[in-house]
Order: sequence, then structure tokens, then C-alpha cells
Amino acid sequence: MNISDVGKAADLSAKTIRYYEEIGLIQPLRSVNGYRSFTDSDVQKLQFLARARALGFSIDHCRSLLALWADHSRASSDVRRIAHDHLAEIENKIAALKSMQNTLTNLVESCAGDDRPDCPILLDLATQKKVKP
Amino acid sequence: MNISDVGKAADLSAKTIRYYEEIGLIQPLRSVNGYRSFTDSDVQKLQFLARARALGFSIDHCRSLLALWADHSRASSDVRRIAHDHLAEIENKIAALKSMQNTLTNLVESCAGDDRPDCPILLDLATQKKVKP
DNA sequence: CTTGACCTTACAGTGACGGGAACCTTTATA
DNA sequence: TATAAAGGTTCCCGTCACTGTAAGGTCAAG
Repeated sequence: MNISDVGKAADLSAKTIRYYEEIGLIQPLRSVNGYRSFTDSDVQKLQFLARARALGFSIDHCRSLLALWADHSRASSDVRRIAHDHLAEIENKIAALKSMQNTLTNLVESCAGDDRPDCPILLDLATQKKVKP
Repeated sequence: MNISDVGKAADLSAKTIRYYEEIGLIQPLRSVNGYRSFTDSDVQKLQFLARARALGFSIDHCRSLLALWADHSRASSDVRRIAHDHLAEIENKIAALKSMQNTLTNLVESCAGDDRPDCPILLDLATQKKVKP
């Protein structure tokens, strides 16, 4: 299989697949013409990677997950720990974004949004006080 | 005022302040010794920037907001539009993260997390089917 | 034989800084 | 007064996970 077919199968761009090879996530063979030649195993790895990336795992986490996947004597606790830590990070991000969302919603609602210059959004950005550490 | 004092006042690192000068957000004067010399106006701009950044506005949005802040004949609708668009982006991010959170929560809950190799997380990453476009 | 669709490598750029080297100036201390 | 520490400066590289672009090699169809 050539790179663009694999890209369609795994929902990844050719660029991304080359990048994954460059950083050692996959090691596809080469045809005599120099083209990458992907096996089913390569495709499965790439699908695995695409799914893990879609869940927000970093490339480093993906590397660990791939290794655990390949290691049939792994402990599921190792996998769970990675997922659990990642989940905690996601929850932190959600909390931070929700805080921004709250503030912004209030600001947007309080702004007339017309031709006049008076703007509580700018006023807030200009005068908001720092929270004590 | 020197850079580290300003940094404390605006809650920004010296590195960040130099960067903001480099990209033209601020234009502090220089003392004879070559040190940056910040006026109160510079400090206020930096505080404004720090607050806008804390709300997740991009540097480009910050640049626009700064310009609108300086323009006393602005229309508040221009400010509101920026904030509103940014809010929409944040809400999209929250939605994407919540979707990851849902999936990950289910996966983490379904995994025993012990010494055995069986792991529904890896199983899911390996076999999850693509959603039809 | 040419056209166009593939494939290849190599290099630059992204956003918003952070790290660190190498060097200069000011301030505090022995 | 000598020196050390604490500030300041520029410059360049690294981050993360790719994307864009240029310049070129390969292959199937007409």
C-alpha cells in the first residue's frame, strides 16, 4: 500500500504519516522505487495512532500506548494510568475554558454592540484587578 | 520603570514583555544605558494585554483590542464582535474536550488497572470504527 | 511522448513564548 | 576600592505536531 491509500484508511495526511515515520512511531519498508510500502500492521498502527490523537493524547503518550499495545505482557494499570492522567489534564483544560467562557459571556452580554464607543469589555480589560495569589 | 518591575505589575515575564515589543504591541523608550524604560501607559497596556491573554484572546485579537481601546471613536460592536467570536471558539473547544472526556471516562472506568494485560482502552484504540463522514 | 497524478527529500513556518549563552551596567558588600 | 551579585541587553535555538512549498523522481493512461 502506498502512502495516500494508507492516509485514507487511517484518516491521516501523507505529511503526518511521513512525520510519524521520521519520529520513529512506524517503520514502513521501501519498494525498489523508493516509495514507502505499508503493511497491514503499519496501517493498524496508524489507525491506532489516529484514534489516540483524536482523544487528545500527546505524541509521547501515543508512543507509550503503542508500546504497551505491542507488549502482550503489559499491566493494564500502566495503560490506565496514562489515560487517567490525560483525562485529568483534559478536565483541567475544560475548567480553564469554562472560566473564560463565564467571564466572556458576561462581558459580551453587557456590551451594547452598537455604534457608540462605550464598551464594558474594554473597560474590564483596562481595569480588572489582579486576584491575590 | 525597568522590565522586571513592569513584569511584576502586569504579571508577565520579562521574556514575554520583550516579545511583545518585538512584535510591536508596545514601544517602550530606552534609557541612556540601553535599558527599556516603561511609562505608566506602557504598564497599562501590558496589564490590558495580560488580561486579554488570560481570557484566551490570541495575540492578533489582542492587537485589535488594543487598537480599539486606544481609539475613542470606536464602535462597541467591533469589540463585541471580537469577544463574541472568541467566545464561540472557546465553546467549540469545550465541546471537543467534553467529547474526549466522555470517551476517556468510559474507557478509564472500564479498565481494571491491575497487573493483568487485558485492557479495554487498548482494545478500543485498536478496533474503534470510523464514524461515517 | 507527453501529461498528470503520484511519490520523494529538504527546508521554512506556525503561536507564543522559554532556555541559555555571551556580554554590559548597576548596586551591594567585604 | 575591588569584587560579586543582580539586574539588564541581544541573539539564536527549541517547543508541539504538524503544514506549506520547492525541486525533483516514478508511473499509468492516452
